[in-house]
Amino acid sequence: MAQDLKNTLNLPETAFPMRGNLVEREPARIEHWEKLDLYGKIQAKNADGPSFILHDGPPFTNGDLHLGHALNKTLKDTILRFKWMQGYNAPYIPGWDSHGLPIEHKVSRELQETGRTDYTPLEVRQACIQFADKFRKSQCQQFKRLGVLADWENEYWTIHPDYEATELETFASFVEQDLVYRSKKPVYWSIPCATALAEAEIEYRDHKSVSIYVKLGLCDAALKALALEAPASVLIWTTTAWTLPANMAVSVNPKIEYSAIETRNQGTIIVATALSDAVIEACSLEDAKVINTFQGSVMEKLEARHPFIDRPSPILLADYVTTDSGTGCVHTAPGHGQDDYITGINNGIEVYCPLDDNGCYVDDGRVPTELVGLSVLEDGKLSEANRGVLKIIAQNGSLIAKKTINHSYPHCWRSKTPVIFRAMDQWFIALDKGGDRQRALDALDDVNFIPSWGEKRIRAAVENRPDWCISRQRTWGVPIPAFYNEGGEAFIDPDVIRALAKKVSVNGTNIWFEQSASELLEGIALPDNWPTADQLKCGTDTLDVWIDSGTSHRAVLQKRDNLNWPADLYLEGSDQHRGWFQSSLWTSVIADKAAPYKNLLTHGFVVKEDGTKLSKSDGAARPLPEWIHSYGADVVRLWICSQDYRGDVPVSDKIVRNVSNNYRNMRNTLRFQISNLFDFNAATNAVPLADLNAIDKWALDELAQLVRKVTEAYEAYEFHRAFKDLIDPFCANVLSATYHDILKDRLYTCAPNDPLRRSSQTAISIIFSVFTRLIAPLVPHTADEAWSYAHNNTDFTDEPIALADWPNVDTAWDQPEIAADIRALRTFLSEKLNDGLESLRQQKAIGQSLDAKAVITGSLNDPEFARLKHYESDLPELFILSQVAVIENTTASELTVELAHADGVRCPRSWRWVPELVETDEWGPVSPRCAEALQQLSHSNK
RNA sequence: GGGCCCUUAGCUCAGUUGGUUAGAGCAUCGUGUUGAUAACGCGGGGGUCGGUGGUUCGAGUCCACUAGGGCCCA
Repeated sequence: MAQDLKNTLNLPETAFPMRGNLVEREPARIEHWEKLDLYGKIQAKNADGPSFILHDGPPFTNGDLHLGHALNKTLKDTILRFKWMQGYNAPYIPGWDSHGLPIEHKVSRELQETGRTDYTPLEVRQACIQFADKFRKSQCQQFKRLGVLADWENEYWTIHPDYEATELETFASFVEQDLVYRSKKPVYWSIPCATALAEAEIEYRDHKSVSIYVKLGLCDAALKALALEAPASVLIWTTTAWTLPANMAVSVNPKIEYSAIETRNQGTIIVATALSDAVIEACSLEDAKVINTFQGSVMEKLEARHPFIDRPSPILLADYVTTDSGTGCVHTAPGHGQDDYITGINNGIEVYCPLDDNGCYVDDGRVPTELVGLSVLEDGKLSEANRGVLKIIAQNGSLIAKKTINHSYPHCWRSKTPVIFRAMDQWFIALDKGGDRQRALDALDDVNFIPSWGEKRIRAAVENRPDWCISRQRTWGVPIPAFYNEGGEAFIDPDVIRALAKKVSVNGTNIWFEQSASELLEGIALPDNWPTADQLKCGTDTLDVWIDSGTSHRAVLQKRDNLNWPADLYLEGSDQHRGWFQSSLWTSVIADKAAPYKNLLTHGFVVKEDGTKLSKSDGAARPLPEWIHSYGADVVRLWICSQDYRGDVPVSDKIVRNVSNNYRNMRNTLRFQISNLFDFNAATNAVPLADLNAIDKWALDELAQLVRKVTEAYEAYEFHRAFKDLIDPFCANVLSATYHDILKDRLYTCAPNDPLRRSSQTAISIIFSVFTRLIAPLVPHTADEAWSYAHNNTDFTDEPIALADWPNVDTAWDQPEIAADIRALRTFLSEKLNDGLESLRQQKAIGQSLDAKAVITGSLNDPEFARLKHYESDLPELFILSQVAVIENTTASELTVELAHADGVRCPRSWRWVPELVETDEWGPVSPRCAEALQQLSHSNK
C-alpha cells in the first residue's frame, strides 16, 4: 500500500545524471559544439553588437600546457562567454609564439644527438618549425579540451609569413624614425663555436683560475684629494687577468668605508676597511698601518692609472660592489662584464673590447704589441693571454700577489670550454631620442588597470628600461634586415626593409637564409649611398623575440577586418608588465603613437597550497591534461574562477577537491530543478507572477538580487566573488537548504495541476533558466548539459546555452516587502525553533521536523508576532512542521515558543500529522489534503 | 639589494566610510531522513584577523616597523 501511495506522488523525474562524469562526457559536448560551429554561430548572432576586443597573448609553443596556461585562458574564455551572452561582437583570435631560444636550444640539442654538427641555419630552422608546429597543435587540442571557444582555424602565429612581414614593416618604421642604432654590449661568447650564447646555454663547472692582486697608482690630483703621498694605489683583485687590457675604470661602493694603508713594501694601498686584514695577509703587506679612512663616495671621479697602458682608469661609484671577497675596489672592463658594462654606460666610459671572434687580442694600436694575437681561450691550461698579461704586470711591479683558485665558472654547453664575456656590436632602439619614453608614459594615463597597482609596475618598467637591445646572435627568429660590406659596415634602410617584407609575406623569413644578398635584393631599389648588392652580405642577427609578440597588435588587430585597434583588453600574468605588456606598448607608441590596449588585466601565479613557488617536481605542477583527466574541465575552470587571481593562486588536490564538492552541490541543485519540472510546460502551466505564492515571490526576489550582484561581479571580472560570494551561497542556502526543502512537500504531494504546485514550478523554471545562464561562463559544459536536459531531456541541444542572452532582471521579481517578511520568518526559524527541534530530535521525540508542532504565543503589539500571525497559514510549510499555532495573548509580555511532537495521526502519503485521516476508496486513510489530491488525480486519469 | 604585491577558521573567500559576541561555502564531528539517496536537512567544534608598536573612547579595517611568501629587476 505504501508503495502504491508513493506512486501517486509527483516525484522528480529526469535523465540528467546526478554525477557529472565530466572526464568521460565533456569531450562529446565539445565535439557537438564544433559540429554545430558554435563559435561561428555566436559571432553571427552578435555581428551587429557593440565591439569588444580581447587580444590574446600568445603562449610559447614548447611543451604541454600547465595550470598557468589554464588560469590565463580560462579567465579569457569566461570573460568572452559573458560578453557573448551580452551580445558583444567579440571575435577571439588565439595566438601562438614560436620563435626564440628555448625552442632553438631544445632542437639544437636534439640535432646534436644525431652526431652531425654541421647543420646549416636553414636546417635548424626547419627543425624548429616542426617542433613548434607539433606543440602548437597539441596546445590547441588541450585548450579546446578545457572548453575554450575561439576561432581556432584562424589563429595568429608569430611564424606566419604575413605576421613576419608586419613585424618587418614595423621595424622599418623604427628605422625610418632614425631610432635604430649600433652599439657594443657584452654577451657570452664561445670561442670554439664562434657564437654568442644565451644564459640557458651556459653550464657552470669548476675551473682553475689565477687570482691576482694588482695596484693601480693614483694620479696627483687623487693623491691630493685624499691627502696621501706617492706612491699610493687602489688595489684590485681579479680572476681574469686577460681582461686587464680592457680595464677602463675601478669601481668602489659609495657607502662602504675604505682605508688607506701605509706599507713598507708596496707604498700606500687603498682597500675596503672590512677587507684590509685579509688583503694584508694575502699580499704580505709589511708594517701595514692605517693612516686614513673615508667613504667610497669620497673617491668619485678620482683617477688611477692603468697598470700597463698609458691611460687613466677613473674611480667610479657602483652599488654592486661588496666586501664579500677581493679588495672592495673592482677592476672594471665594460667590454667584459655585465656590471662593468652598466657602470660604464652610466659614466660615459667606452665599452672597449679588443678581442676578435677567435678570442685573440686585436692590433688596434692600444693593446701592447707583445699581447697582440694572443688567445684568451683557456683549454686545460693557463691561456696565452693570461700568461702574457701576468708577465707584464709582474715585471712592472703592479702585481703584488697571485694565487690559484678553484671556482665555479660558466662554460659553453657544446664545447665545454670556459666562455668569455665579450662586447659585440648590437642593434638598439633609442627610446628617448624621439620622445617615445615620455609618449609611452603619457599613453599609460589612458589605460585602465585591473588591479590598479598594475600601473605602477609597468611605469617602473618603462621608466627604467635602458635603450632596447633588439639583436640576438641566433638563428631561430626574424632576421634583422641589415646588410654588411666587406669591412663590416652596416646598411639598413626603411624602404629596402618594406620591399623585403613584401617578399617575406609570401615566402616567409626563410628566404633570408636561402638566398644571397643579391638574390634577396633583386628588384629592390637600393639607396644611393649603398654599395651594389653583390658587394653586400646578409646579417646573421635575429630580432629579439619580444619584438615578435610585441607587434601582434599590428599584425592582428590592425590587419584583420573583423578586429579593431586598440584592443579593449589584454589579460596576462603579472610577469608581463615587463614582458608583453611593455614590448607591445613600445612598438605601439613608436609606430602608432598610442597604447595598443584600453584595459590591462593581470593575474598572479599558480603556487603550492603553502603559497610557495611550484617547482617542476611538485605533483601540482603536472600538465593540464592530467588535471583535466582527474577532475574534468568544469571543475578545473571552477577552481580557477573561485580564486582571487589578483594575488597568487594556490593549488593542490585538496583545493581542487574542495571546489569539486561545491560543484556537486550546484549540480544536484540543478538536477532537483530539472527533475521537478518534468510535467511543467511554461506555455500552459505557468502562473502569472502576481499570483505566485509568497514563498515563490520571495525566491524570485532573491533571484533578482542575485542577478544584479553577479552581473556586477562579472563586469568587474571578479569571478571569485560571483561564484564564492554569490552563486555558491545562493545555491546552498537559498535553494538547497531553504527553498527546495520547503517546496518538496507541495511539489510531491499536491495534485499535478494544483495552483500552489504550478506556482512553485513557475518560479523554479524561471530560477533555473536564469541561474543556469549565470553559471554558463564558469562551467560551460555543465550549464549546457543542464540546459539541454531541461529543454529536451537529452544530453545535447542544437540551441546551446552559449547562444542564450544574459539574463535581465524582470522588475516583477522584486518583492521587497514579502521577501523581507519571509527572510525574517526564516531567521525566526533558525534562531527560535531549530535549537528546540534539535533537542527534541536528540531526545528521540521526533525524527524529521514534520513530526513536530510549534505553538507560538505573543501579543500583536509585538511586530514579530504580528508578522507570524499574518503568515500563519504559510508557517507549516515555511518551517517544515506539521502544525503551527499562532495564539494571541494580549497579556503576554514576550513571545514564547513551545515545541512538541505533532498531534493526531501521520498521513502515510504526505507524512504530515493531521488531527484525523479520511478514508478513500482506493487508497485507504490519508490526510484530507491528500484525499483531495488523489481525487483530482483519479479525475484526470479518467 | 631594489620595485610592486599578498598574508582573516583545515581549504577557498566575505568583511561596507574604523563601532555591539569576526561571516559564508567546503572539510571535520554528531545527528535526522531514506520521496534530490555515492543526494538532502539540522546541530556542534574550530579564527582575535602573520607579528610588534602606534593613532583613537574604540582597529581585521588607518600609520610605522617586522616576519613569511610571490612576480619582476639587480
